[in-house]
Amino acid sequence: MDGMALGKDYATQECSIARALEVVGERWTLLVVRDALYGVRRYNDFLVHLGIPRAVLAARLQTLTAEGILERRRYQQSPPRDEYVVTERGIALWPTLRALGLWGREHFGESRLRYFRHAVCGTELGPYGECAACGTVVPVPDVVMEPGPGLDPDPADPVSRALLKPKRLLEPLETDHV
Amino acid sequence: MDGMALGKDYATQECSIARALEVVGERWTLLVVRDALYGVRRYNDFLVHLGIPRAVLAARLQTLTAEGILERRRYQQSPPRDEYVVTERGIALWPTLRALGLWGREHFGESRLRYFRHAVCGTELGPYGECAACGTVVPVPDVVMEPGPGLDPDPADPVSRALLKPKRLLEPLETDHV
DNA sequence: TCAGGTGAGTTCAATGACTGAACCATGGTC
DNA sequence: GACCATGGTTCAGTCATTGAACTCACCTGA
Repeated sequence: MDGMALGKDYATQECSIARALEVVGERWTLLVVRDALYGVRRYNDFLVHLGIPRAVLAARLQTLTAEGILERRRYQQSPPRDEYVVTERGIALWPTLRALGLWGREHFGESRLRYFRHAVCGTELGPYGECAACGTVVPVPDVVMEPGPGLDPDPADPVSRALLKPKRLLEPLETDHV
Repeated sequence: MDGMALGKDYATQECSIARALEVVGERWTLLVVRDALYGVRRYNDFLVHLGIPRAVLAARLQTLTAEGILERRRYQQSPPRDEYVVTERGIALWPTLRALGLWGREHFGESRLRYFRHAVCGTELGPYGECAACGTVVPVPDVVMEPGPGLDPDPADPVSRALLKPKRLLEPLETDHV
């Protein structure tokens, strides 16, 4: 509709945080990015996993693609189908999402929902995504996510079910679409 | 109006990130917290610095106080005046804001707007808020914020002007309210 | 051939949130 | 008593979000 970020700009702010929030600060946006990092790639998977209205999902995927956070690409020709894959710019949001999740857990969470570990050594990630054992910041593809005790062991939607298996971040989700 | 987080809940999500976003995910909320960390405490200072509608500011201060992120307290009796001071729970959002700001700067910023340094040694903070020289994560009260070259050197509102002086985070802002 | 299904959307009316401007209430100050 | 500062509330208009229904292209099995 307009040249800029949706009319959702924080006009007077000279601030990188405000700039960032113009891009990813709208409702649902960061949850879409989170799912993309978890390996969700397809419209329908985002839809059922997030419980987001279709129109909003379409709009968010548009914006995120336009901002270079997701990349749309064809994964089959016969019935033409596209998927949305997270880019470097999207992967760079991992520390933000990690920090936000940690804050949410520490201040509002009852029980552990997920564990994040260093794939190489199995050590649980520290607050900044580092591995205490290896002494390095763990690259996103080397993070393994596994379910914690607080997670519903038998969720309704197939995406949540697929996310019960331990898996690496970014690794595409294996749902049973047919 | 209701018992929970404003009707802005992400109903089906079992996720600390979603939980966090229910609390601080609304428009303006994280910018209010940012300002609070920068030392802004008074209704009018938030108002002029953010350019936020009064009604929205009032609502956000309400919610943030209810969620324990800000604390309202009387700072003078004669004409009774309250200020909103950031709590531990609010201070705990610093890593999130730091990560978000860094992402915004690296992917959308043209020039440096602010520098954050370790007050003790003057070293610029690393990506996770750590001091490379001292080898520690810098506690929020020991972070000094100074203006960078990209910042407008003569802003219109008094709050932005007060934020041009190097100052520690959390340290209350000294504006010239008379 | 045709009925039905799937994936990925668009359209639309209803509801809710945000915006800006105007108004109100205290408690000073001159 | 008139005026100002601070910290709000109210309100009408606009914009965003929702959920349900609809579209469209392409398959698949009978």
